[in-house]
Amino acid sequence: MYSYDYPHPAVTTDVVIFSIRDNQLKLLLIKRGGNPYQGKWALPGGFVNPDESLDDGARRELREETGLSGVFLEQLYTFGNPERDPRERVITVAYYALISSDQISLCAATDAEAVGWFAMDEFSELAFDHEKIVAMAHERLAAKLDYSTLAFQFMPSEFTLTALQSVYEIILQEEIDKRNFRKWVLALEKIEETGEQSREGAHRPAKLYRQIKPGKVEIIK
Amino acid sequence: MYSYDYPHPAVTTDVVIFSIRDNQLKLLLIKRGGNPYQGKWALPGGFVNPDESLDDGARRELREETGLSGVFLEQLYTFGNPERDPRERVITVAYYALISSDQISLCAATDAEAVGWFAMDEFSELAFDHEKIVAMAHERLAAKLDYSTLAFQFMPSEFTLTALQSVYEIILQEEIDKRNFRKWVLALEKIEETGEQSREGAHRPAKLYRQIKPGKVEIIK
DNA sequence: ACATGTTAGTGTAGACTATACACCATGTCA
DNA sequence: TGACATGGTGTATAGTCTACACTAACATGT
Repeated sequence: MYSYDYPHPAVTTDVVIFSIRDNQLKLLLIKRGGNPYQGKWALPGGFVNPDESLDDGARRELREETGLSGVFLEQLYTFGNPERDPRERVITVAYYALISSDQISLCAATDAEAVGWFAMDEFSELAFDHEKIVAMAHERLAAKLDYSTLAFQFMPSEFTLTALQSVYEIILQEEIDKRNFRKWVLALEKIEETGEQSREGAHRPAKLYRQIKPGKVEIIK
Repeated sequence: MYSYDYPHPAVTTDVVIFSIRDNQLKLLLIKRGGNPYQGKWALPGGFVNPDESLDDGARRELREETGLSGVFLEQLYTFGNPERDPRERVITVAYYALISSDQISLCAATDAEAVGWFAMDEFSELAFDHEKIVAMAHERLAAKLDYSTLAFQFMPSEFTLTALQSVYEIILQEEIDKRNFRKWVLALEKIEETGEQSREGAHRPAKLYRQIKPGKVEIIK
């Protein structure tokens, strides 16, 4: 039992976990077992421990659901309307995380019953105000593509330019000219050729590239 | 006495209140009366009430310190390191606010003993992690000048282009070419001539402009 | 009334950036 | 060896950004 002179809200972290699967932007949702919103899908999240920072709390939630660590994670926004949880006052510090397509294969969560990856138009009526959180995360993601190397976080350690372009197209939901994209991304000088080729399928093999500073998200322009 | 099954952190809002005074970017600080950090300057802030949203809490803090309402206020970031307050776990949702130079004259706070406006290089050793909060607020402010009409929030209802330019120069800390600035800002089509002139001092009077949508911050480009 | 001082207000040329657009290259497989 | 599929490349144009200097209009003092 913990007592205070003044009322204290509960504080949680919720994480919007994005990844690219099947040529779609998807996010990880969890089916709620208990009330409220029992049976509804919700963002993974939970209470912040007394001795951990908010970042650490979000990272822990991420690890608990995916088994992954070392992924990109950034604070998004804090949601604290008094009525957002019917039980008690709960303030949630929302984060978003990006999982690359080689991390996703390591991701343990997928086989669990109550966990799933959903495309942005494959879910409806999330629990709490989670739809608002997801919408804001998607906006932030799209905005950051324009002025950072955020999209590289979705790529495996070696990737083709076509694969990278398709990540941009999926998130921004618009087609990009191949030649202009390549000029642009190479001019950034944030990726380099590995010297290897992909050689998949009945066609010309593609050069493989890697990030010069793997894992780093850099602001550009 | 309020009791919970699990430990709950205290949640506060702190507000970085910016204004332009004496051709400098200044912010409002409050001298702490009690421990910890007694006598140190700190951001205005306080506990979130159980029945108010985070935005409302921040707006209330702002009003309590300045007497002002209807000013621009936006959530900045949430700071929650376990050791940031020596008394108990305190998570603060930081906001920043912009006060225009006609609002500032209405601002009651200035005559109080323990309240003051400080230029960005006029203070040192703020209480808690408030220097970090201020630094992030300043970064956000400067970044937003590039892609929004945020700077207009510092302007009185009617203003000259020279005055507007000087706000940009003060915040960005760099000189801007007069002709290029005017071309740029007029091309935005977010301000219009009032038809009036300023006529101050021994020189040619300047045209006065106003925002087309007063109070609105718009994303540009 | 005229000279002085101070800020307001304006345009153009060149560099650079963004965009639109189509064909050949290189591999697999039948 | 031909069909198919994706990889890879350049150029011309429009648009944007940058640098740069002089005249206009007022107040003031002589």
